[in-house]
Amino acid sequence: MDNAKKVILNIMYTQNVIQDHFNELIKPYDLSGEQYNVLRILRGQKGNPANMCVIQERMLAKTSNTTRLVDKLLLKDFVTRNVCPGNRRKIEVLITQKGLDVLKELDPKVDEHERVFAENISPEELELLNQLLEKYRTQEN
Amino acid sequence: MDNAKKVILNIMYTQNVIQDHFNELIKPYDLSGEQYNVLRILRGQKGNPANMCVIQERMLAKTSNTTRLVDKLLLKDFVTRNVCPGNRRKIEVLITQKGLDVLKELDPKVDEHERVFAENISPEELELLNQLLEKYRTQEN
DNA sequence: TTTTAATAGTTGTATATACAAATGTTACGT
DNA sequence: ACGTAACATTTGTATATACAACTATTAAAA
Repeated sequence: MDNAKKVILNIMYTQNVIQDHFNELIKPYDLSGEQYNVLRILRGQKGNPANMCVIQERMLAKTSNTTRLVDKLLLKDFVTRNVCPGNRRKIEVLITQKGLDVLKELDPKVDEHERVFAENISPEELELLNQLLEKYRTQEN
Repeated sequence: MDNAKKVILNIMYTQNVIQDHFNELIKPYDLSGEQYNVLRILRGQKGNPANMCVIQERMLAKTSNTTRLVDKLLLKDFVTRNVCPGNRRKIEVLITQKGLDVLKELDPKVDEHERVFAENISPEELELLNQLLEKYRTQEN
């Protein structure tokens, strides 16, 4: 098989392996991968609330349905949701202490998850892999 | 950010870019990505039918629900589905001429899709990228 | 031969993704 | 002020993924 085809399968498959590994990690915490991402975005706000559209644009997948993700997080008391007083079209979403606690508990496990794969190759190779991926996916025109 | 974190985001994001590009490609053909994959597996059978479990194990994602994917393909007359006479637990799925025709029409577009990204880097880099990805995802122990 | 276990698929439920339509709110043009 | 456009979010529908429960058939054990 030519390398052009191979690299696509390789990227797809590698992403799959990483994601499966990550899903195993968070399974005990009653969180899906996307829910975890939203919590990370909210923690990154450092106390400031985030609007739905801010969450949406920060998510990896240009996902629809921040609404439904936040619904699930609300049910678990990981976030609060309020209408923005200044502009009643907007919604303010804030991570709760409970949400922060779950993230804190997960932090070392996520670090480990990232290390496990990276340790298969040298730091130089890691750097190179990053450069190649960026170059590969960036359309010249 | 350290490269261990970065490479994971990089792989996730690159997979996303590739997949979006591919989805654009097949959108006019009333096929989802997974449905396309199943058709490719069936064409690869070269006239022999495939059981559900064979299709399932060949799919990239260790997906559930070959049943529902095949349901959709049946509705479009891209496949036939029959109980296996030798073992009535099994189902034989075959690609139809209509299914083969759609794949044939898509073939050059898929080739182009693969080329577009590969052309961003040199053949040597492509080879290296493949090697690095394989090494990266393969657990030593 | 009857029970039990293994195999092959299907169905149900929850979550996620993609897209379009609908709702409510604010801003703008006249 | 009124109608229209833009904006922010929600809701609906179809597809896909993950997992568990269920059905049917065949194979193996007692």
